Amino acid sequence: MNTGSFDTPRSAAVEQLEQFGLSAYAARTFVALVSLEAGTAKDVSEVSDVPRTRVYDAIDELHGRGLVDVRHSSPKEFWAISAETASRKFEREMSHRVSVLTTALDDIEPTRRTEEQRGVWTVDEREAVTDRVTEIIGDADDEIVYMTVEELLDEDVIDALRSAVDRGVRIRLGGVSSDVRDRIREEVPEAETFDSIWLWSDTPAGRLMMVDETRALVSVLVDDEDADPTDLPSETAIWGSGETNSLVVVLKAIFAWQLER
Amino acid sequence: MNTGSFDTPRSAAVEQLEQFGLSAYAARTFVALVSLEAGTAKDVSEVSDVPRTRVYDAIDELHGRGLVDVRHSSPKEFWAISAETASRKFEREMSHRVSVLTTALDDIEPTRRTEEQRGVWTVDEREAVTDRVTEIIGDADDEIVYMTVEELLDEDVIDALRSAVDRGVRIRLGGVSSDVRDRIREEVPEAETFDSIWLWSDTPAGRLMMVDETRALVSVLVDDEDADPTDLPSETAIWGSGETNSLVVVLKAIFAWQLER
DNA sequence: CGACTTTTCACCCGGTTAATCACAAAACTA
DNA sequence: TAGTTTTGTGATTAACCGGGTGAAAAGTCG
Repeated sequence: MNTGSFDTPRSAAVEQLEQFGLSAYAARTFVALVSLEAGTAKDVSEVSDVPRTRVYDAIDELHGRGLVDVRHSSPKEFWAISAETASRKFEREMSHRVSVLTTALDDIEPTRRTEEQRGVWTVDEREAVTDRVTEIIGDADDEIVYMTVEELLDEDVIDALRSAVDRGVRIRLGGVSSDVRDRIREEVPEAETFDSIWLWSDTPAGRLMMVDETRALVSVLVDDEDADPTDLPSETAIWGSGETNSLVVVLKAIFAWQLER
Repeated sequence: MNTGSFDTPRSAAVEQLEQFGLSAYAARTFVALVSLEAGTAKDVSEVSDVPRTRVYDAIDELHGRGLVDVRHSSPKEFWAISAETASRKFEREMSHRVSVLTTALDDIEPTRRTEEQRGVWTVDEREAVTDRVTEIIGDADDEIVYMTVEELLDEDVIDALRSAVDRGVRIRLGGVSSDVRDRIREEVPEAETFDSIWLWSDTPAGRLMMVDETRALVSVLVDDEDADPTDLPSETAIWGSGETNSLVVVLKAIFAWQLER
């Protein structure tokens, strides 16, 4: 979506600072001050391209956040806290925020989330699909059937598979390329493999999984027409849950046939 | 400053989600969906007070972020990822961002930060002052002289003092109330105390410290006139660094006199 | 006392987003 | 099937915020 311009450390830092809620001016001012360590409005303006008259606002913002100290002389001078201190500060703030959010969400969430879902749901973007995959793997009790292409063989997924094995879940890999098979074998030696009439990796495929015969997910890689052709194709998936869920029923049939052979 | 309205878990969650970059609608929609687990635009609109026709945009945003899956039926149905998954997601995102920022800032920062600063710098807000105090304590090589009132006896400061002791730094506490003295004695038994002619804790004081006779900081508690009188008074501090720094010189004189007695 | 520089302040402009409405398509009901 | 309600999309308006600019006030220096 956004081709975040991470060319230089400066813009990377500015980008993150803005994400953390600083205004563009404040972010650029702070970055300038970190490199200068200390300086006047003029100094800051020169290296940051922030209008001189606006440096003061930015400083107010930064001072309020405890990122900059001020020397009340004429001209005023500004001093940035060290990179290490700043990092620790954000680290703390973020972990605090996450914990507040976690508490609040746990509070809000109904105690029992139903496992069954009627219908078929969609997820887009590779990361979100991986999330859903690991979540489903995490819920597995008996058996996981999984097929994937190599590009999507994420470390997270392997971790989830391994911990499933440790819980005593049977893992069956099907129709994967030998590369994928080797890779998983290496990390999760307990995984079984089965042959499939078609090699999943040949098709413009993504992943295909079924867990405990009650949850299923299928994904494909799609090359977005008007997307940057340099970066990886995106992934889009559908999933369903419940004995009678239509996607589950279909996959169960396919796998039953495949697995019998 | 801001009396963040954390009355209810819902608003707390919304607040944090907005901080993490979601629009107000998206935040409220997500919170609603977490409590419903799944629902239609109408359902969401009813519990979240988001105009029904805007729920769809909010969902787009959330779907793009991988927080909500969509069931393409009519009416469309929306499903929120679990509170746990969501928390993990933000946790990850934030720690990633912090690490990017840290790398970038370390890159930008000049290799040697000068210890000496001309003039006297100001810091406002209690948290920022504590940051500066712990930073200065962390740089101590020989000796720390420290006075404080009880309200400002932060866990962070005590930690910093203890680790300074472990480095072989001499700690001297002066003019503190017996409560403060006991508290520190308990946690940092190696700390010495000295008597002062005035009891720092009697005045409308804050903290007063000098490190290695080269760095000094003084703070006071101020009750902001037009501030909420219910919450704690804020703190404002000045500090200076260097043998000849004016604040350092003054404090050195005072302490020399005090410590001799 | 001028000629600066520094600082504050007020304003404009553009983009974003909340908020409302209009309308067509779909689903439901009688 | 016709009529009514529900649902989804798009257009539109209004409010707000932040970036950008310049004028004026305060301070500094020769």
